[in-house]
Amino acid sequence: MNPYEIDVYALIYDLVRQIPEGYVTTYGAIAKALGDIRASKAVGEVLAMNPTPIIVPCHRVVMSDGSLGGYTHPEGVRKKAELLRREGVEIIGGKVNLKKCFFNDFKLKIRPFEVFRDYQKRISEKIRLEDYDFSAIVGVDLTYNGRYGIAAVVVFDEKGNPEYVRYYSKKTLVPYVPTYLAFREYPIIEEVSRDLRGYLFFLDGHGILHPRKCGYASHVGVELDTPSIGVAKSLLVGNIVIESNNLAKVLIDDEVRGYAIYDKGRASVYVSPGHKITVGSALRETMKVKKYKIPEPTRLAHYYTKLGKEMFKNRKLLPERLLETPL
DNA sequence: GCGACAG
DNA sequence: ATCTTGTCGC
Repeated sequence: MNPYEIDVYALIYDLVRQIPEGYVTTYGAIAKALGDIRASKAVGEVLAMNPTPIIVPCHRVVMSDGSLGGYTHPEGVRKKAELLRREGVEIIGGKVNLKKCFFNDFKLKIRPFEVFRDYQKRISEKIRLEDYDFSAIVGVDLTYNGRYGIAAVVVFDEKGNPEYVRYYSKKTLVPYVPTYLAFREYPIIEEVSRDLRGYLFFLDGHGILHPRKCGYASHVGVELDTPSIGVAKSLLVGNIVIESNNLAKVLIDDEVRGYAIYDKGRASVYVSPGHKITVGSALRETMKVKKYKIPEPTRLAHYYTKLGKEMFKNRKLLPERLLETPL
């Protein structure tokens, strides 16, 4: 089972089509069917993008307490209530009675988040936390336009100067769900990053500072077999242990998984090794390229991501077509 | 009431 | 991440 071929958006729309007229389900019930209750917010986001309302009856998905939740329609949630009433679902005090009309008999062949967790376990077993040589540095970042991800990959030369930027866009199959970021973003950067094996990758997210020791930066590092570092703006898991004015260790089970760098008494970024680098070297390499709050590789990539998005909108950047510009 | 999660 | 108004500082 190739995890990168699983279309979670399509699975969600398929599940919603199974809800019969006169019944409702909840965002959480769909998330559980997909294999992780934590995906419930993402279910709501995916339904808000429903390309075929009524055909995919997303008005039949409500909150776990029976309240209606939202509805992306000019008339808003009033339309959701009208559709449900027309189908015979009673709404009293703004709530449906889930005891009477709760549908949970979903049929599905795969639970994507179970597949993803199994895959993360396999990836985490391949992580090497020793220092390997690298030729130069690469910074990666993504932005989104609907379901299309737009990646900017900034490649530096041996002296540390930005040399060129690559742009690439592709439709994403997976919504953002905490702890599964790599399944959303890796397929978009895979093709433009393959030939950069041997570079040190800076990625926007955590490395081993992850509940299953398999964050985005580790995932990318292992898949591309290249050194990688995760630099995140906020913490996903871990306990902070202050070391000095501007540094703290981040521990999981008494193990140092990364560092928090502080600027003026405030955490600026969290650094953790992805693959083929030690936790100490990840910190040192990050400090070397940190001029502002965000280290230069990902800071520049983030800047170019905005240009990439404009080009995407203007049809100068087409889906699954590589664009490269010298800097 | 508590806890609350990268992008 | 995105959206969107408002404010601060160069």
